[in-house]
Amino acid sequence: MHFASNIDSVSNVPGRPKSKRRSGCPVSISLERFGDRWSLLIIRDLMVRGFRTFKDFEESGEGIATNILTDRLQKLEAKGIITAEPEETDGRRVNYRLTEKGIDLAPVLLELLIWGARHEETGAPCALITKMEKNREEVLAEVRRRWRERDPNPFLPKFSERNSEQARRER
Amino acid sequence: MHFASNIDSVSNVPGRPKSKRRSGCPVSISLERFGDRWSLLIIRDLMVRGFRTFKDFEESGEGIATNILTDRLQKLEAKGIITAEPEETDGRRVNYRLTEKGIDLAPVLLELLIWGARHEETGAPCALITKMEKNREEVLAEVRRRWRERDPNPFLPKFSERNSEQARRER
DNA sequence: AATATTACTTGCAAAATGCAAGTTATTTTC
DNA sequence: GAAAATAACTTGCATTTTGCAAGTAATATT
Repeated sequence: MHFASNIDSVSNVPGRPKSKRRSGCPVSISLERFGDRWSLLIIRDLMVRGFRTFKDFEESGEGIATNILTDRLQKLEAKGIITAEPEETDGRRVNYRLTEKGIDLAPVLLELLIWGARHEETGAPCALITKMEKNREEVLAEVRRRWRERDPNPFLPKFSERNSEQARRER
Repeated sequence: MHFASNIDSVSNVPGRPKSKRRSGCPVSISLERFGDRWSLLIIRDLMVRGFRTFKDFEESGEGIATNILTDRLQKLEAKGIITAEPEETDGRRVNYRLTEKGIDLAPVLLELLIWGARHEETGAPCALITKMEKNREEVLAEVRRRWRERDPNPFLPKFSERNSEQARRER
């Protein structure tokens, strides 16, 4: 299984406008869409934490600045990754939700979760991660079902700073 | 399948030192490791483009600044994601290589590739992406085999700006 | 009508990124 | 052996991004 064709000639492009895409690689393009400091975390919280409103993010304790949060929500909406709907019964509030394009990021987030839990010290219980690793399809199906049915309950908790089991194992 | 326990109480931490981790979530922690603008692209290029040296990155045409490239390579080494070895026959050169921890990011990059190709206009041929989607395990096994055997040939090409097939389909 | 809530906006500071020239160590060329 | 070239950086400064903290406008509650 070999996918590489002849390598394109090297082409530095000095002074190229910043808005122009640097490459046609899907990884680059994906990271252009949500590779900044906060976007994937916002997507995660919409996906698995049950977040819906600006205040949910603001009070999550993760420390995002409100001007940045506003900016990111607007950009994610502009890219079709989330929607923003005014709440019918309270005109002050906006309800944010992942689109089909947004929920399709579930596999990326699942792999980041698994990598992080496997290679770094985290607050995620090992049993939980092992179960998710062994049941990727089911996890993704469940995440998608909850999204489709607008289940407001969080699928994953906010993990605390340090997993004491993992801390003990480290010694 | 429901993983959420009781949500931890909201805890804003004003004035918390920046070096402190914001949460114990593996996704957050992963992004702390390589969530900046360039790190995942460097990992991708080591993984599937056959890159080994500083010059490979510098001449890739992607536009990374040399001070940033130096900084990222050093940080990725410090985090155990890559190694940097002087070349035995030429003391000027350093050979960079993914570690076990680094190659374990292959699933993340594969999912990013698939998402990007599915949802954005890219230079990746549809047939290629479809094949990769249908054969995730084989693709990952092949990427890992090439890494283990230090195969210098690129596994994926540098995709050009726009896939004409995709452009035609867009009309 | 006063107060509180929600989602922002604003001006400015701090941090991160990038440019382009320069440096150091090493190899190649003559 | 000296000069030139190469490889991987370093440096000073400019630009961009992120973040702080106070403020604003619309809307709901009391």
